[in-house]
Amino acid sequence: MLPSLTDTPKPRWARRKTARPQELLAAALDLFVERGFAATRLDDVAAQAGVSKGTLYLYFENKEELFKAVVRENMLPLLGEAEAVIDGYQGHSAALFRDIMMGWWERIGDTRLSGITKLMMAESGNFPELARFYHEEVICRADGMIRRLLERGMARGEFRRIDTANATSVVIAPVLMLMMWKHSFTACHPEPIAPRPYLECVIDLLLNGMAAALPASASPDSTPPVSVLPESPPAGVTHHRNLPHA
Amino acid sequence: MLPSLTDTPKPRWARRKTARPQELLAAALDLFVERGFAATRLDDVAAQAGVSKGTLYLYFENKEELFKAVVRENMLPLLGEAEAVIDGYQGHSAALFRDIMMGWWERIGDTRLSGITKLMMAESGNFPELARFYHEEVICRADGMIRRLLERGMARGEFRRIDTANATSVVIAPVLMLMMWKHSFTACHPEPIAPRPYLECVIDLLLNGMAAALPASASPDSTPPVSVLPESPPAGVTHHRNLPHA
DNA sequence: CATATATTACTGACTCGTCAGTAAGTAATT
DNA sequence: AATTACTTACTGACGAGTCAGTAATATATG
Repeated sequence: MLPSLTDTPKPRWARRKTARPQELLAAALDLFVERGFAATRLDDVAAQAGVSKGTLYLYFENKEELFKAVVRENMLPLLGEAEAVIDGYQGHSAALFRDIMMGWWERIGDTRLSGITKLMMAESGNFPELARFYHEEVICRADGMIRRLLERGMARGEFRRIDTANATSVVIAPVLMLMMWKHSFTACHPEPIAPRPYLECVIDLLLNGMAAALPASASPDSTPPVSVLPESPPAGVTHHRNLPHA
Repeated sequence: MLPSLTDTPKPRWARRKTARPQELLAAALDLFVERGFAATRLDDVAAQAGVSKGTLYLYFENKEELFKAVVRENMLPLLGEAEAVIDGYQGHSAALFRDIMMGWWERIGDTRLSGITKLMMAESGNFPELARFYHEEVICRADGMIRRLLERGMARGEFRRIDTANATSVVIAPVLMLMMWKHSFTACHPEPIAPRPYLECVIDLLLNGMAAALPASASPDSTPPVSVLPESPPAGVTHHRNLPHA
């Protein structure tokens, strides 16, 4: 039986003034991550949010402002949380280092957000204003975080004295690469990199590289390098300890 | 005095059938590196090569074939050379490792070619056919090279036994990142990473991480990690030893 | 409660610029 | 004069941004 034409006439659309921005931002995040900034069509963003393109322009000035809003909504809060963790941490810097690296992966790398990072690395050159924004709001803050973390380790005698500028880059690189890989050749690549073993490998290497001289009693014989992490969890099992829950 | 209209009538253009392809490829490399694949206009490529767009289509089927030709012309020969070096090497694997890393930087990272790598990481998702081509022709070969290098080191007892799949990624990541950085936020970033110190840092860290157990006599005290590279050059001075000259 | 009127969230067809690819025509070379 | 390398002017598709109009809702009034 056909539905009556009178009951619940099913309006063609509904007013949802408060919900729209969130819905549009969610759709935009999806599509920006999937296709990049330039290749994402605002028609598609609007369609995925269940509205027409005109509506999108009621809530966002233009494509770039939409993108900035996506970053502000999704990325910046996470940076704030991570900063709070670093600045309020009590334990050994090596443990903090591990927590930050793994937290980074769990909160960003392993989510759609990694696509934003990849997108910016890929397209910043063609969109200088976005590059400026992202550099200021995200990159500088993330860089500063890692740098403070390294300085903390050195100040407490837990890391050996190293050039923090270079070391910051060396620390950030493997995590960035992991995010890039995830969004570039995964389709082609037969056996994509397993993130956790990869990160364990990186953390172990870097902590060994940065470790302060051990007390004379420790490691008296010349065995192959092994982790000097205090209480390092067994390989393959990672505990996420200290990032606050969102 | 105005030039006579009769002498050397200066033809508006000349036929240069043999030279055109090279000139177009050079222009294409420039612009692809500067703007990426999608954002490069073939009008501009043709203009930079001193011809009109129609001419470009006399020598290349379409935009993607032009790009493939750029890769074939510039990238593949270098891979062949590097493979020859690895397969014919005589000395210690740590020295070979250093040579390959530094050679990679000098031959690709420090040239316009790094832009091709960056471009592919950035846009492979939107151009599956290019991704397939590049993966097959470049990525697989480069991966295989590094893997063979690690296996060589292990077989000769110069590296400790490690999982080559993961280690290959860990080795490649810092070099890739360096190339990405060079082409992403250099405009914004106040103090761009200095490639050589960065690479020295990476090489030192990785070789220490991979080094086989030292003979009992070596390094009896527990000093902070230092390079175990045989004959490692003094920091800041790098010798490029074994890649054949192009 | 029912109806009229005002408000506004939303639509969709439009413009205008861009760019890969084409084809008819022109000028350099043989 | 014949050949062909090259140019110019074109097509067609696409997408960001615009705007006149429309339909859903809120509010006023009987």
